[in-house]
Amino acid sequence: MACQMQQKMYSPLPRSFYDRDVVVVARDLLGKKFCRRSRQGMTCGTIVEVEAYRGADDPASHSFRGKTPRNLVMFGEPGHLYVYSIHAKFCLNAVTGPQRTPSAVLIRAIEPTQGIPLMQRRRDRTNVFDLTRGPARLCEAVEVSGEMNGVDLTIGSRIWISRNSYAHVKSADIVAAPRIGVTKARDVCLRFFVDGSRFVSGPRRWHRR
DNA sequence: GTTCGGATTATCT
DNA sequence: GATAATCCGAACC
Repeated sequence: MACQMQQKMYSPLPRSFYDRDVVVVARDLLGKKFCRRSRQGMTCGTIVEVEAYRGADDPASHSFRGKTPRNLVMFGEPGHLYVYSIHAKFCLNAVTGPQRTPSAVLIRAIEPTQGIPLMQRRRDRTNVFDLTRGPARLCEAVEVSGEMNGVDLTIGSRIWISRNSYAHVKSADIVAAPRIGVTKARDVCLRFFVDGSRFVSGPRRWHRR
C-alpha cells in the first residue's frame, strides 16, 4: 500500500499536463515535485518559482524570432526539457503546448527536499538557501546541462516532475510579478512564485503601481 | 570570421 | 546595488 502511494507520488506528470496554455502550466507547476535521478543519486525539491515564455507574441521569448537550432525543442512536443546556456551557465525549462506553440516554463527555484548533501557538494555551498535559488544555481545543484536538452519529462528515468500531495498551492498563494533579467516586455507579469517561500530568487514582493 | 549581448551569479561595498 | 566574470548562439559581414 505504501509502495503504491509512493509509486503514484513519484510518477511523472502526463503529456496532457504540459499540453495547455503556458501560463496555466506555469501556475500549475508551483508546488509540484521536481525530480532528478543521476548516477550520484536522487535530488528533489518543491517548485516555488517559475516564469512563462510565450511564442511569437512574446519579444522576451527565445522563440520570438522563429526556429533556430538552439530553440528547436521549444517548437516540438510539449513535455520535453529545454536547456539553454547563458553567461556560461545553464537554465532549464519545460516545453508547453498547445498546438505546438513554441512556449516554455522556466523553472527558477525549488525548495530542496531530497539529496541536499549531494546538492551541497555540487554547488560547493552549505547554506540550503543558496543551493537552488535561481535557474543556473538549480541546474548546477541537480546536474542538468546542455546534454539533457530535449529529454522527455514524461518518462521518469532521469528527470521528471510529479504531483505533490504534501504541498498544494492555492491560487491565492501565488504572486505574479514581472520576469527577472528580461529587457523586453518588462511590464508583463509572467513570473509566478509561492507567496512567503524563502526559497524564491529575486524580489519576493512586488507592488503594482 | 568577428562582434555583440544575454531568461545569471558571486563578490564586493 | 553595483560590477566583474564568463562563453555560447545569433547576426552580420
